[in-house]
Amino acid sequence: MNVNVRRRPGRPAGGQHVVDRDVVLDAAERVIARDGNGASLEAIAVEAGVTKPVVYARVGSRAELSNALAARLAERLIAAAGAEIGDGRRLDRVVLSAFFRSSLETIGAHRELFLFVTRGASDDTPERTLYLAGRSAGPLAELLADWRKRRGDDIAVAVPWAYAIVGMLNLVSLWWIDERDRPADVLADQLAELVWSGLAAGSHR
Amino acid sequence: MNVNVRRRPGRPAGGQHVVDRDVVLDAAERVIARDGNGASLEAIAVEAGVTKPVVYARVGSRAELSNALAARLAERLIAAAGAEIGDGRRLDRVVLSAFFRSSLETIGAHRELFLFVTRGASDDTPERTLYLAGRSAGPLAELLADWRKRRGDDIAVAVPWAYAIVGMLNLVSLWWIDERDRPADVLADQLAELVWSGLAAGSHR
DNA sequence: GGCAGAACTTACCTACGGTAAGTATGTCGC
DNA sequence: GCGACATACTTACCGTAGGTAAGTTCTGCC
Repeated sequence: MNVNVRRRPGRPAGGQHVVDRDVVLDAAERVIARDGNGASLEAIAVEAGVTKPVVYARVGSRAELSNALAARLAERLIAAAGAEIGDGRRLDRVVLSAFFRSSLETIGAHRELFLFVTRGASDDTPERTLYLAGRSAGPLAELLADWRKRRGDDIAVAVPWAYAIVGMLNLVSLWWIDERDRPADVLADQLAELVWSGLAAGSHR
Repeated sequence: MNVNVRRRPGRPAGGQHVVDRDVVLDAAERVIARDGNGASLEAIAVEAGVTKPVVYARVGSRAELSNALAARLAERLIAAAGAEIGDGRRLDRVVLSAFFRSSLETIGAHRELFLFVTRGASDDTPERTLYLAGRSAGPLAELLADWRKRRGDDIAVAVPWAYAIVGMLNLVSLWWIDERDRPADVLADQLAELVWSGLAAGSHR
């Protein structure tokens, strides 16, 4: 993907975009996986075979890049979670534990990307920092609300609980990434033990 | 605290440090409270009445500054929590809820500092990011372990649960700071509802 | 008195995010 | 066919901020 012969200035022959947005984002992921959190836009541009202004044209500022990658990572998390949870009709402790395990493993597999997305941009507003969290917490809140509604429980807690669970997973993942002293499924089960009875408590109180 | 007459170069008369570490950290807190997350070391130095290299001599790099401030914030969180929990002998849902509320309020009161500490340094290693978390999670894990030991429960879960709770509080605080649509004590009680039964479940299973 | 070292400031380097200006290619109207 | 305009790049630059080297003044000691 790296081009040795430098492109000359001016519009390239063919009149097409030499790279599209997804190619830039792919390159960004590779550079982040290699260079870690402080990956520069310059390096990302080079990896994509273009120069910085093109990165700006396709993706935007560093914060917007972080958002775009956050959306991608959230998609993968949701996809992995969906494979475990299904439609959410059957939700028990085993399913919950599997959900935690899949999240831990997905984050572990995208370690540097996770760090970039959660602690990447330095001029962070709370809003931006909540971007990834919200992307994950939103669907989770919806799922929780549906599930509790079917059981006749109060659904006002769905949103705060979703953020609580996402935040829990955020920090525990980070800690687990740092010192992987226990297998993911054991840790996932410990987390499930902590929150499961709380989740399920409403109906048989 | 701001000096109008600029100091000349050279060692100041008296032979003492013109500011000590705590003064610099106090200044840093004021600047962060004012300028937010992107507070510059230059601005902090000016606020402390010195120049950049002095800041480096007292506290070190930006990451080390963030660590030092994280330790301070963690101290306040622990102090506030200690006022609610006491020695931890009596730990029930009400106490847990009060602990959550005090943490939310402490973080809310140090909004910008919290943001700086959690999302401040851009070249974040996981270790550094875990610094604040660990400072809070450590004592909490100890408390949990003691409490469960007295009840004859398994204590292997203490550390992961501590990180889980801290992570939960981290993100929920951030979200709550961003849109304060509900009072702290209501939110705290919702969190307590989520985890209390899990915490207490071991002994009567 | 003079010399080592301590405690400052000034002045600088480097890296990076972001942008303006310049250049080559397509496209459309006449 | 050919100029005018839009497009899709590159080069070159700016400002800022973290971090450091070098210079300046004071203290303490022999």
